[in-house]
Amino acid sequence: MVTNGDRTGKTAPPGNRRGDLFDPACPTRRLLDRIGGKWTSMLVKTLADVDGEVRFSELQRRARGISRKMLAQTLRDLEADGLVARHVEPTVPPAVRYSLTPLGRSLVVPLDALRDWAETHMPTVDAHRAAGAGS
Amino acid sequence: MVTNGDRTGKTAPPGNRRGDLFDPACPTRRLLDRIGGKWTSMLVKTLADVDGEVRFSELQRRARGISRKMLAQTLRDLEADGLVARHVEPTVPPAVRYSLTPLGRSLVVPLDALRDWAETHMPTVDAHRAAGAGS
DNA sequence: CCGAATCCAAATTGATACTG
DNA sequence: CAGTATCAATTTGGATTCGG
Repeated sequence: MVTNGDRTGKTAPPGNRRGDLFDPACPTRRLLDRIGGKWTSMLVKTLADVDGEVRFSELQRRARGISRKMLAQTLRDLEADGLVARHVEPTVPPAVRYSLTPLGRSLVVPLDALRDWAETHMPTVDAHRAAGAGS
Repeated sequence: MVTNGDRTGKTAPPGNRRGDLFDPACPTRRLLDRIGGKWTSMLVKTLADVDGEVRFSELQRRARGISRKMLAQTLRDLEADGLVARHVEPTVPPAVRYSLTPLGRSLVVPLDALRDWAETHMPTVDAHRAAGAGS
Protein backbone atom coordinates (compact mmCIF):
# COMPACT_ATOMS: atom_id res chain seq x y z
CA MET A 1 0.00 0.00 0.00
CA VAL A 2 1.14 3.51 -0.54
CA THR A 3 0.66 4.70 2.94
CA ASN A 4 3.83 6.54 3.66
CA GLY A 5 2.87 9.85 5.08
CA ASP A 6 5.67 11.79 3.50
CA ARG A 7 3.77 15.00 3.30
CA THR A 8 5.94 18.02 3.03
CA GLY A 9 3.51 20.15 4.88
CA LYS A 10 2.74 22.27 1.90
CA THR A 11 -0.10 21.90 -0.54
CA ALA A 12 0.61 18.95 -2.76
CA PRO A 13 -0.26 19.00 -6.45
CA PRO A 14 -3.38 17.10 -7.48
CA GLY A 15 -2.77 13.39 -7.95
CA ASN A 16 -0.05 13.13 -5.34
CA ARG A 17 -2.17 12.60 -2.28
CA ARG A 18 -2.47 8.85 -2.33
CA GLY A 19 -2.19 8.28 1.38
CA ASP A 20 -4.25 11.20 2.55
CA LEU A 21 -7.75 9.83 2.47
CA PHE A 22 -9.00 12.23 5.09
CA ASP A 23 -7.96 15.29 3.23
CA PRO A 24 -11.08 16.70 1.57
CA ALA A 25 -8.95 17.29 -1.51
CA CYS A 26 -8.12 13.61 -1.86
CA PRO A 27 -9.29 12.48 -5.30
CA THR A 28 -10.64 9.21 -3.97
CA ARG A 29 -12.71 10.98 -1.41
CA ARG A 30 -14.08 13.35 -3.99
CA LEU A 31 -14.88 10.50 -6.32
CA LEU A 32 -16.74 8.66 -3.59
CA ASP A 33 -18.68 11.79 -2.80
CA ARG A 34 -19.68 11.94 -6.42
CA ILE A 35 -20.64 8.35 -7.16
CA GLY A 36 -22.13 8.04 -3.73
CA GLY A 37 -24.91 10.22 -5.02
CA LYS A 38 -28.19 8.44 -5.30
CA TRP A 39 -28.38 8.38 -9.08
CA THR A 40 -24.93 9.02 -10.49
CA SER A 41 -23.62 5.49 -10.79
CA MET A 42 -26.97 4.18 -11.91
CA LEU A 43 -27.04 6.67 -14.73
CA VAL A 44 -23.48 5.91 -15.75
CA LYS A 45 -24.28 2.24 -15.89
CA THR A 46 -27.48 2.80 -17.79
CA LEU A 47 -25.63 4.87 -20.35
CA ALA A 48 -22.95 2.20 -20.56
CA ASP A 49 -25.66 -0.35 -21.11
CA VAL A 50 -27.17 1.26 -24.16
CA ASP A 51 -23.70 1.98 -25.51
CA GLY A 52 -24.86 4.91 -27.59
CA GLU A 53 -26.98 8.01 -27.46
CA VAL A 54 -30.09 8.14 -25.38
CA ARG A 55 -32.75 10.77 -25.21
CA PHE A 56 -33.70 12.48 -22.00
CA SER A 57 -37.14 10.92 -21.87
CA GLU A 58 -35.88 7.43 -22.58
CA LEU A 59 -33.33 7.86 -19.82
CA GLN A 60 -36.11 8.77 -17.49
CA ARG A 61 -38.06 5.74 -18.58
CA ARG A 62 -35.12 3.46 -17.93
CA ALA A 63 -34.25 5.06 -14.61
CA ARG A 64 -37.46 4.19 -12.88
CA GLY A 65 -38.08 6.28 -9.86
CA ILE A 66 -35.95 9.25 -10.80
CA SER A 67 -37.56 12.64 -10.99
CA ARG A 68 -36.97 15.02 -13.89
CA LYS A 69 -35.17 17.32 -11.52
CA MET A 70 -32.67 14.76 -10.32
CA LEU A 71 -32.18 13.40 -13.82
CA ALA A 72 -31.37 16.82 -15.20
CA GLN A 73 -29.23 17.72 -12.23
CA THR A 74 -27.21 14.49 -12.29
CA LEU A 75 -26.80 14.76 -16.04
CA ARG A 76 -25.54 18.33 -15.80
CA ASP A 77 -23.08 17.28 -13.15
CA LEU A 78 -21.85 14.35 -15.19
CA GLU A 79 -21.49 16.60 -18.21
CA ALA A 80 -19.46 19.15 -16.26
CA ASP A 81 -17.19 16.32 -15.15
CA GLY A 82 -16.62 15.28 -18.72
CA LEU A 83 -18.14 11.88 -18.14
CA VAL A 84 -21.20 12.42 -20.27
CA ALA A 85 -21.62 14.13 -23.64
CA ARG A 86 -24.74 16.11 -24.44
CA HIS A 87 -25.88 16.48 -28.02
CA VAL A 88 -28.70 18.85 -28.90
CA GLU A 89 -30.64 18.36 -32.09
CA PRO A 90 -31.96 21.76 -33.19
CA THR A 91 -35.42 20.53 -34.08
CA VAL A 92 -38.88 21.44 -32.86
CA PRO A 93 -39.47 20.13 -30.36
CA PRO A 94 -35.82 19.81 -29.34
CA ALA A 95 -34.25 16.38 -29.10
CA VAL A 96 -31.35 15.98 -26.71
CA ARG A 97 -29.25 12.88 -26.60
CA TYR A 98 -26.75 11.81 -23.99
CA SER A 99 -23.88 9.39 -24.20
CA LEU A 100 -20.87 8.32 -22.21
CA THR A 101 -17.52 9.86 -23.07
CA PRO A 102 -14.44 7.64 -23.14
CA LEU A 103 -13.66 8.93 -19.67
CA GLY A 104 -17.13 7.95 -18.55
CA ARG A 105 -16.71 4.51 -20.04
CA SER A 106 -13.46 4.06 -18.17
CA LEU A 107 -15.28 4.64 -14.92
CA VAL A 108 -17.50 1.68 -15.66
CA VAL A 109 -14.57 -0.67 -15.03
CA PRO A 110 -14.13 0.03 -11.30
CA LEU A 111 -17.88 0.40 -10.98
CA ASP A 112 -18.22 -3.11 -12.35
CA ALA A 113 -15.73 -4.35 -9.81
CA LEU A 114 -17.97 -2.92 -7.14
CA ARG A 115 -21.02 -4.51 -8.71
CA ASP A 116 -19.21 -7.80 -8.80
CA TRP A 117 -18.43 -7.60 -5.13
CA ALA A 118 -22.02 -6.68 -4.37
CA GLU A 119 -23.47 -9.59 -6.33
CA THR A 120 -21.10 -11.98 -4.62
CA HIS A 121 -21.05 -10.75 -1.05
CA MET A 122 -24.17 -8.77 -0.28
CA PRO A 123 -26.12 -11.96 0.52
CA THR A 124 -23.47 -12.68 3.14
CA VAL A 125 -23.84 -9.19 4.51
CA ASP A 126 -27.60 -9.63 4.63
CA ALA A 127 -27.25 -12.95 6.40
CA HIS A 128 -24.93 -11.38 8.94
CA ARG A 129 -27.34 -8.55 9.62
CA ALA A 130 -30.22 -10.97 9.97
CA ALA A 131 -28.26 -13.21 12.34
CA GLY A 132 -27.07 -10.43 14.59
CA ALA A 133 -30.18 -8.35 14.38
CA GLY A 134 -31.37 -8.85 17.93
CA SER A 135 -27.95 -8.59 19.53
CA MET B 1 -39.90 -7.64 -2.44
CA VAL B 2 -38.11 -8.89 -5.43
CA THR B 3 -39.79 -11.32 -7.73
CA ASN B 4 -36.41 -12.89 -8.20
CA GLY B 5 -36.00 -14.33 -4.79
CA ASP B 6 -33.51 -17.01 -5.70
CA ARG B 7 -30.68 -16.10 -3.41
CA THR B 8 -29.50 -19.63 -2.89
CA GLY B 9 -27.94 -19.99 -6.30
CA LYS B 10 -26.39 -18.12 -9.12
CA THR B 11 -29.05 -16.19 -10.94
CA ALA B 12 -26.98 -14.13 -13.34
CA PRO B 13 -28.29 -14.60 -16.86
CA PRO B 14 -25.91 -15.03 -19.78
CA GLY B 15 -23.92 -11.99 -20.74
CA ASN B 16 -23.55 -8.88 -18.68
CA ARG B 17 -27.18 -8.56 -17.80
CA ARG B 18 -27.43 -8.59 -14.04
CA GLY B 19 -29.82 -7.35 -11.44
CA ASP B 20 -31.89 -4.28 -12.08
CA LEU B 21 -29.98 -1.35 -10.73
CA PHE B 22 -33.12 0.65 -10.23
CA ASP B 23 -34.63 -1.89 -7.96
CA PRO B 24 -34.00 -0.69 -4.42
CA ALA B 25 -33.29 -4.31 -3.50
CA CYS B 26 -30.47 -4.57 -6.01
CA PRO B 27 -27.30 -5.51 -4.13
CA THR B 28 -25.17 -3.08 -6.08
CA ARG B 29 -27.45 -0.23 -5.25
CA ARG B 30 -27.47 -1.15 -1.60
CA LEU B 31 -23.70 -1.41 -1.56
CA LEU B 32 -23.36 2.00 -3.12
CA ASP B 33 -25.76 3.42 -0.60
CA ARG B 34 -23.54 2.00 2.10
CA ILE B 35 -20.07 2.96 0.91
CA GLY B 36 -21.46 6.23 -0.34
CA GLY B 37 -21.70 7.22 3.29
CA LYS B 38 -19.34 9.95 4.26
CA TRP B 39 -17.06 7.85 6.45
CA THR B 40 -17.65 4.20 5.63
CA SER B 41 -15.05 3.66 2.94
CA MET B 42 -12.52 5.82 4.71
CA LEU B 43 -12.85 3.71 7.82
CA VAL B 44 -12.59 0.47 5.88
CA LYS B 45 -9.43 1.66 4.24
CA THR B 46 -7.97 2.90 7.49
CA LEU B 47 -8.62 -0.46 9.09
CA ALA B 48 -7.11 -2.18 6.08
CA ASP B 49 -4.10 0.05 6.42
CA VAL B 50 -3.25 -0.92 9.97
CA ASP B 51 -3.91 -4.56 9.15
CA GLY B 52 -4.72 -5.46 12.72
CA GLU B 53 -6.68 -4.31 15.71
CA VAL B 54 -7.17 -0.65 16.45
CA ARG B 55 -8.63 1.01 19.44
CA PHE B 56 -11.53 3.38 19.21
CA SER B 57 -9.51 6.42 20.17
CA GLU B 58 -6.71 5.65 17.79
CA LEU B 59 -9.23 5.22 15.01
CA GLN B 60 -10.58 8.63 15.82
CA ARG B 61 -7.09 10.05 15.77
CA ARG B 62 -6.42 8.56 12.35
CA ALA B 63 -9.77 9.60 10.93
CA ARG B 64 -9.21 13.28 11.25
CA GLY B 65 -12.43 15.22 11.18
CA ILE B 66 -14.76 12.46 12.30
CA SER B 67 -16.85 12.98 15.40
CA ARG B 68 -17.20 10.34 18.07
CA LYS B 69 -20.81 9.97 17.16
CA MET B 70 -20.18 9.27 13.50
CA LEU B 71 -17.27 6.98 14.29
CA ALA B 72 -19.37 4.89 16.65
CA GLN B 73 -22.31 4.87 14.30
CA THR B 74 -20.31 3.86 11.24
CA LEU B 75 -18.49 1.21 13.23
CA ARG B 76 -21.74 -0.26 14.51
CA ASP B 77 -23.07 -0.36 10.97
CA LEU B 78 -19.93 -2.02 9.66
CA GLU B 79 -20.07 -4.54 12.46
CA ALA B 80 -23.68 -5.40 11.75
CA ASP B 81 -22.69 -5.98 8.14
CA GLY B 82 -19.99 -8.39 9.18
CA LEU B 83 -17.26 -6.23 7.70
CA VAL B 84 -15.71 -5.25 11.00
CA ALA B 85 -15.05 -7.27 14.14
CA ARG B 86 -15.37 -5.70 17.57
CA HIS B 87 -13.35 -7.05 20.46
CA VAL B 88 -14.02 -5.84 23.97
CA GLU B 89 -11.37 -6.20 26.66
CA PRO B 90 -13.11 -6.48 30.04
CA THR B 91 -10.77 -4.11 31.82
CA VAL B 92 -11.27 -0.84 33.62
CA PRO B 93 -11.37 1.40 31.79
CA PRO B 94 -12.66 -0.68 28.91
CA ALA B 95 -10.50 -1.21 25.85
CA VAL B 96 -12.26 -1.94 22.58
CA ARG B 97 -10.41 -2.94 19.45
CA TYR B 98 -11.71 -3.08 15.92
CA SER B 99 -10.43 -4.98 12.93
CA LEU B 100 -11.50 -5.88 9.45
CA THR B 101 -13.05 -9.30 8.92
CA PRO B 102 -12.05 -11.32 5.86
CA LEU B 103 -15.24 -10.08 4.24
CA GLY B 104 -14.24 -6.54 5.02
CA ARG B 105 -10.80 -7.12 3.57
CA SER B 106 -12.33 -8.45 0.38
CA LEU B 107 -14.18 -5.18 -0.06
CA VAL B 108 -10.88 -3.37 -0.14
CA VAL B 109 -10.16 -4.83 -3.55
CA PRO B 110 -12.93 -3.08 -5.50
CA LEU B 111 -12.44 -0.02 -3.31
CA ASP B 112 -8.84 0.07 -4.45
CA ALA B 113 -9.96 -0.13 -8.06
CA LEU B 114 -12.02 2.95 -7.39
CA ARG B 115 -9.08 4.68 -5.76
CA ASP B 116 -6.94 3.81 -8.73
CA TRP B 117 -9.43 5.37 -11.10
CA ALA B 118 -9.67 8.44 -8.93
CA GLU B 119 -5.91 8.93 -8.77
CA THR B 120 -5.64 8.55 -12.50
CA HIS B 121 -8.63 10.42 -13.79
CA MET B 122 -9.81 12.95 -11.24
CA PRO B 123 -7.29 15.51 -12.49
CA THR B 124 -8.90 15.16 -15.92
CA VAL B 125 -12.31 15.63 -14.38
CA ASP B 126 -11.07 18.72 -12.56
CA ALA B 127 -9.57 20.11 -15.74
CA HIS B 128 -12.85 19.54 -17.54
CA ARG B 129 -14.83 21.30 -14.85
CA ALA B 130 -12.39 24.19 -14.84
CA ALA B 131 -12.52 24.51 -18.61
CA GLY B 132 -16.29 24.46 -18.87
CA ALA B 133 -16.94 26.25 -15.61
CA GLY B 134 -18.02 29.62 -16.89
CA SER B 135 -19.80 27.96 -19.83
C1' DC C 1 -39.90 17.49 -25.41
C1' DC C 2 -36.26 19.42 -22.40
C1' DG C 3 -35.16 21.42 -18.29
C1' DA C 4 -34.87 25.31 -14.94
C1' DA C 5 -36.87 27.36 -10.55
C1' DT C 6 -39.37 27.23 -6.32
C1' DC C 7 -40.96 25.27 -2.24
C1' DC C 8 -40.91 21.55 1.01
C1' DA C 9 -40.13 17.03 3.51
C1' DA C 10 -36.75 13.87 5.06
C1' DA C 11 -32.35 11.86 5.83
C1' DT C 12 -27.36 13.00 7.37
C1' DT C 13 -24.12 15.13 10.01
C1' DG C 14 -22.08 17.66 13.74
C1' DA C 15 -21.58 20.07 18.47
C1' DT C 16 -22.26 19.44 22.94
C1' DA C 17 -23.10 17.20 27.09
C1' DC C 18 -23.88 13.05 29.79
C1' DT C 19 -23.05 7.93 31.37
C1' DG C 20 -20.65 3.48 32.94
C1' DC D 1 -11.85 5.00 27.44
C1' DA D 2 -15.81 4.12 24.85
C1' DG D 3 -19.75 5.17 23.86
C1' DT D 4 -24.99 7.39 23.90
C1' DA D 5 -28.63 11.26 23.76
C1' DT D 6 -30.38 15.37 22.19
C1' DC D 7 -30.78 19.30 19.37
C1' DA D 8 -29.76 22.14 15.44
C1' DA D 9 -27.82 22.98 10.86
C1' DT D 10 -26.85 21.48 6.50
C1' DT D 11 -27.73 18.66 2.62
C1' DT D 12 -30.50 15.89 -0.33
C1' DG D 13 -34.30 14.38 -2.87
C1' DG D 14 -39.04 15.03 -4.66
C1' DA D 15 -43.55 17.38 -6.31
C1' DT D 16 -45.06 20.95 -8.76
C1' DT D 17 -45.00 24.54 -11.89
C1' DC D 18 -43.36 27.57 -15.46
C1' DG D 19 -40.61 28.63 -19.80
C1' DG D 20 -38.21 27.74 -24.49
